[in-house]
Amino acid sequence: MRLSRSLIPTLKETPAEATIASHRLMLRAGMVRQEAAGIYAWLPIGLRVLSHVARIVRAEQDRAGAQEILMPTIQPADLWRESGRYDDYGLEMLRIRDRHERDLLYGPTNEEMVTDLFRNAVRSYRQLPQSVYHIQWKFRDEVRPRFGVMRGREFLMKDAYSFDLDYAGAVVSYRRMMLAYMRTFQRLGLRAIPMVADTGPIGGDLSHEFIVLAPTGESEVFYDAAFEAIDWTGDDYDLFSSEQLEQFYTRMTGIYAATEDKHDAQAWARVAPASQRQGRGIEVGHIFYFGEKYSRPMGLTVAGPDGAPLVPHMGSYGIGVSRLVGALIEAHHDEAGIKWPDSVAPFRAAILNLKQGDATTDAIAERLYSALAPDALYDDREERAGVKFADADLLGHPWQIIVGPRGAANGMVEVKRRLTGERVELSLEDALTRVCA
RNA sequence: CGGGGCGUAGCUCAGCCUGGUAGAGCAUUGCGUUUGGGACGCAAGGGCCGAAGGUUCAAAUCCUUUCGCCCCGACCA
Repeated sequence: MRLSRSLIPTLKETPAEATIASHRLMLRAGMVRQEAAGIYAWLPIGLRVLSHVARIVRAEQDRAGAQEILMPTIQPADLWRESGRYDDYGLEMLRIRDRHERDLLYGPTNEEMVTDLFRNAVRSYRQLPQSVYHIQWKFRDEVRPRFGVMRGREFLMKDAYSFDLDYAGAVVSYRRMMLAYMRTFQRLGLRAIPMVADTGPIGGDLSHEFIVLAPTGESEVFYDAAFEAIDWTGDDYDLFSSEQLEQFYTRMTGIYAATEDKHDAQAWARVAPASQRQGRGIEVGHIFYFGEKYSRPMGLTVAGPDGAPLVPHMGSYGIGVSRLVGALIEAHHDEAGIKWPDSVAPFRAAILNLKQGDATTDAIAERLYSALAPDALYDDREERAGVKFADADLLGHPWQIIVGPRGAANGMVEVKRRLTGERVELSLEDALTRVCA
């Protein structure tokens, strides 16, 4: 993309409404614009990041055997009357009436609809287990939206649903999804820690929140440093071996981690002092096992081996995709701007032509751009060097290739790593090799 | 939903108390000088002062109503 003709409205000053780092930086970097309380338009830079996050989420869901579908944002109220949630959900649900006076709603989640899909399409126990997911916009009419996309009313969520024949099967699905989540967050460049969450009326211990560590997070967390040492993306655990999933789960839940309200001083005391870590975190995912809560009232059954109907056990698994964009910034920024992890950066590199209109720098910048496009943002504006440096740091591309008149005369450019601030002068070819490595 | 605050130029804000021709900085456009970390000078464009009623000779300013947004708290991917 050429910056001179892009919708990337960076701001030098912070808009008054933004108080936390990610909100401030998303507005300053021109990633989003607010349209109403908790409702945002995503501009090119923001959308690229959102897509990259979704891509990783999708890849790990696919790898865990979940099937991608796409359910609508608008749902018929009757479905929710079947589960009883049409009345229970309260004012957070946005209710709509169409021209025929039919009651509709903008979906805050999809348990009812996915249960409906399965009851209409799945007949036999031999078709289970299965799980599906979609990445779709949700609407929850929050009393107080805030913190930009971290708590919007409209947000992009990945929600997955598992269908198993019995509790034992559901447990395996649950653990598989937990492993998929650990891999997802690690690939995104985040340190996420699962913490036991309230299960509500279902009971049991099968509900976890995933807390991403970020200095500006909302809740205080305590955890064992052992979490930091584990590489979940490796092949240590087979997603399709229930034994290995059990090992994974045992290991994971054997390490101490708790949010402030569930903090257990006695258990904490047993963690070696050198391994005690305290920080702040943001909830970016939540997984539940809820058994027959929807399948039974909505009449989802499959024929069992003996012909008798079986009621599948379900689970649901959410990741706040748009919230993750905010969480990523909370975890990766400095005074100058965002420091994107390579895996989600809007562009791999920015090309800074410090003297636009100069034949030599123009030629070099164009060559770099054609070699790196479409994964590079070419700052071809007629701006002073300082403006380009500041915007590049703000937008947070992992790499900056600085083309200035001094080096250009000798065929040299400067490569800056945003993460470390390290800069080296290199030939064109070496610069490309370095950035593409 | 309780408590607090704010709506004036694209952004940050002053002006309001004490009514009298709508302002500054940044941004934008043009010209000139500059040119490796958010330059300087000159000039220009840009506003139904959130909206509607009212008081007044006169309202951004006072009164009433209303809409929107933000912050703190209780609740949530």
